[in-house]
Amino acid sequence: MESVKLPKIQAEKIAESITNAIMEHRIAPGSKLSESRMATAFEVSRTKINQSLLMLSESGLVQQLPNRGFFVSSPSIDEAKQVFFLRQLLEPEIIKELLKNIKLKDIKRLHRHLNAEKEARASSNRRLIIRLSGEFHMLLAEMCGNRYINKMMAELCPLTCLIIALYDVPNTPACPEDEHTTIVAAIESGDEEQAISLMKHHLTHIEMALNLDGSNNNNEVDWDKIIG
Amino acid sequence: MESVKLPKIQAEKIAESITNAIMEHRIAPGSKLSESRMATAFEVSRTKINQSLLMLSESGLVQQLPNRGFFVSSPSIDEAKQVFFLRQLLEPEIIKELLKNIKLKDIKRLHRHLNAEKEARASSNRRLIIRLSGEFHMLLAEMCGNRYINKMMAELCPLTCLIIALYDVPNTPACPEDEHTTIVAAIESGDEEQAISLMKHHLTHIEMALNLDGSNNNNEVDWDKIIG
DNA sequence: GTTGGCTATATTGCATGCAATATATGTTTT
DNA sequence: AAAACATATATTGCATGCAATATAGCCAAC
Repeated sequence: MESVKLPKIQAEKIAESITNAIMEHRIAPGSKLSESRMATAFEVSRTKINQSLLMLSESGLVQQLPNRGFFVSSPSIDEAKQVFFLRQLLEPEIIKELLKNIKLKDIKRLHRHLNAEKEARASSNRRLIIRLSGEFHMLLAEMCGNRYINKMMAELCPLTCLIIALYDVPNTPACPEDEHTTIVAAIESGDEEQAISLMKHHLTHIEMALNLDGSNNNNEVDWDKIIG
Repeated sequence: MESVKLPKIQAEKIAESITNAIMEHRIAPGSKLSESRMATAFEVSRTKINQSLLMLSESGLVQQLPNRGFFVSSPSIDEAKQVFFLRQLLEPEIIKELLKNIKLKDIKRLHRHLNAEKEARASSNRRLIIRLSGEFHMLLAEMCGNRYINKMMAELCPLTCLIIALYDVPNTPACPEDEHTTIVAAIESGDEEQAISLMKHHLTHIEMALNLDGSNNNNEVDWDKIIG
């Protein structure tokens, strides 16, 4: 079962708050994360910030360059595709596992989340919409009962937000309107096949709405391919 | 493609060396990892050790308890099953992806690894055998081209070594003799179906050789289940 | 002999300060 | 004007020291 609820370490809270900011596109991919500035902003010592950033770099959301500091990751097109590949693999399994012993309180939690998404859309809070959209998938992973899948998704979803920030086609409607609702409905009725099918399509829709064909993206040169 | 080869940070090297020790069963699950002792052992400051342990705790191999320090994880039976579940899911995909564009140098690398395993078996170096057995799977993951799958497997394999340390039935032969060789042969001949089938059976063999039925294991009481 | 409480020890949590490195600014040179 | 260099500034890397907390050892009480 779950492990005992430990008092969450301060560094974790800071890391979480940075993750939120990244998911909400309030920090752009590639941004430098200066320890001293963050230390004054969060009103803690640099040590604590360093620890938070170290955690985030281990989770892949942030990258550490020796003697240069921490930067928000900016996944390449290849990496973006790899993220979606893995999500297509994991998320159907999450649904299968979840359906094996879903509890009423899980359903309630899903509905609460859908409501939050609805409100965010109603108030056109685009930042919140993006984050909540990601967190929906993290919520499913959390409920599926496999802590390693959960952990993986807790890394892949923020990364997906970064990918959207990088490769979103500007004038696209913010996330396919209400696919989450239909997925929850399928889960609620216990229709595994339907839920999985909807999920797969949902993921495909997200990916297809992006510009991952390598053209027209204002990215830096990928030096890896040249010097590698 | 691969990212630029960064000068590996010292903390990473220390973390790697701890990981190796854990994989070789030279540090038992649950062991306390004292910062000060490790600092003197590695001849670095406590800060550096703290960073290494923080990385390891983020990867799940080590657990941090507030005000008590770091401990080597000891996965529960449930968690052990979750690890194998995820590996059964990922590793067939790794083979599929790997076969899509495997290079000659990859095959060579696999053979070098098989030789190393052979030597370790010849010299009855049980510790090395266990670590190399895990690293075989990490090698496949590394070559499959998906860095997120690679990262996941780089966490799951050391965890599996911990699980073996915890739930191994004492007088069992050390790892099903040469299943790695047959898997490589299947990969080499491009027989995807065969390679996947062998891999699945291999994983099943490993799991079945363990005592994961909840009986006869000299574990502590799982208080989580009681107070949770 | 086990439990409870007290003191002494060891360990973690955390901030700070200094050296090493990288970035930015401004000046010279071609 | 652009490039190259030199200086000044800012930032990271790292060790250390002190306060807060937990662990261990000890003695008394039951």
